[in-house]
Amino acid sequence: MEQTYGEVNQLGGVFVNGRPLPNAIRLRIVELAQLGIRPCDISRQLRVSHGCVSKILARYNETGSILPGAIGGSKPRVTTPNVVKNIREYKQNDPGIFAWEIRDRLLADGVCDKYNVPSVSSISRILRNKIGNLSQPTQHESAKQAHAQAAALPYNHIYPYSYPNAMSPPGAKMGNPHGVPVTGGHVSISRAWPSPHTVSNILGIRAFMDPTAIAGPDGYTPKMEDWTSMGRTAFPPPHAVNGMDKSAIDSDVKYPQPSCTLSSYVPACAYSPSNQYGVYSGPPGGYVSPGHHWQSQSASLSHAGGGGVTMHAGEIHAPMVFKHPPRDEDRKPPSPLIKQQQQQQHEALSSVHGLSLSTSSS
DNA sequence: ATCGTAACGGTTGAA
DNA sequence: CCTTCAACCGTTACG
Repeated sequence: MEQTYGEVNQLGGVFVNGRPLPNAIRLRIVELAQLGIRPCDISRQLRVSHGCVSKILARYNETGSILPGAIGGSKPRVTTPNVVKNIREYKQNDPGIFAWEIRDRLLADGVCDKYNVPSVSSISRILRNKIGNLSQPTQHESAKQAHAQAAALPYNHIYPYSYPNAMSPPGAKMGNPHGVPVTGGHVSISRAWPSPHTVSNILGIRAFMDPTAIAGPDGYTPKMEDWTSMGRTAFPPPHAVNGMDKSAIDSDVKYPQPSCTLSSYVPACAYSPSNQYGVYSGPPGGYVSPGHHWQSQSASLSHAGGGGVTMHAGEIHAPMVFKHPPRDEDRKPPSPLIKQQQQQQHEALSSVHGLSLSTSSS
């Protein structure tokens, strides 16, 4: 569990096998790319394998998000509140009903289709765990209903980030402290399968933005430590070497998630369906990969209300920013809006991070 | 020299 | 609880 600190790659960079690169680095990669620095140079500067740089940039271009995908977990949950509700009903109407019969009914009633119908074992578990004794169903009913929305949406929340801080999707694990009901945030919440319920948004955002939660409530921190220490060792302060200033990184690493830079960037992936900016009318099919679209989607959501987030580093509002090579090989459909934002971000970025880099270091 | 990507060993978390 | 399994990760190596 502990000391997984990090390994050193061929470039001398530190990484934790199996874990995503700190957001600070991811962000940096995108920033540098936007400044027109070539991937190979970025790779060298940040000491991140070019494969990784390539991947991150590719994903960024596609989804607009610098965030890693959702690690772990299972496929889109099948036991949605609605399904559970139906199962409960079936059970109530016929206490002796078998799980397989319930399954059939779910299909028959169109509650599920063959692709998302829960397995018999899942149904059994649901019966056992979520429904349990039907003796006093009504009692729970309402509560559950509401609860279900929140609780049954583990996918929403900030799930996407498997980062320590972003962590604890269901809020159950860490119990986000009474925390600040943070409201706005840039977070991409959700994998929003069933639907991006507000509740989840809130939860997600909260966990996400709440420093307390991030800081790791008591007891929990192993991961954080990993990241922290990793970040430290990983980027020994060759100060300007990489054109990044240590403090920025430092903080970023500590609070990979929300804290600052990132939060501003995260929303970057805010185009997509719910895109209220009309910033990018990107092809919905562009980020088809189920693993991604949720990210972007939610991001925009949060960003909308996230105006209030304060970032020590300065604010960068850029709902969507695509690679914007300082040159002119525009790859993305330029939109005045985008441009403007990009510009903004650009300025912000450069000033914020003091990205003064010599295009190549070696 | 670059860059895209498959293979690989790893972690995570819902079921 | 514990196990499975599929999702993702970053590095490495190859083309």
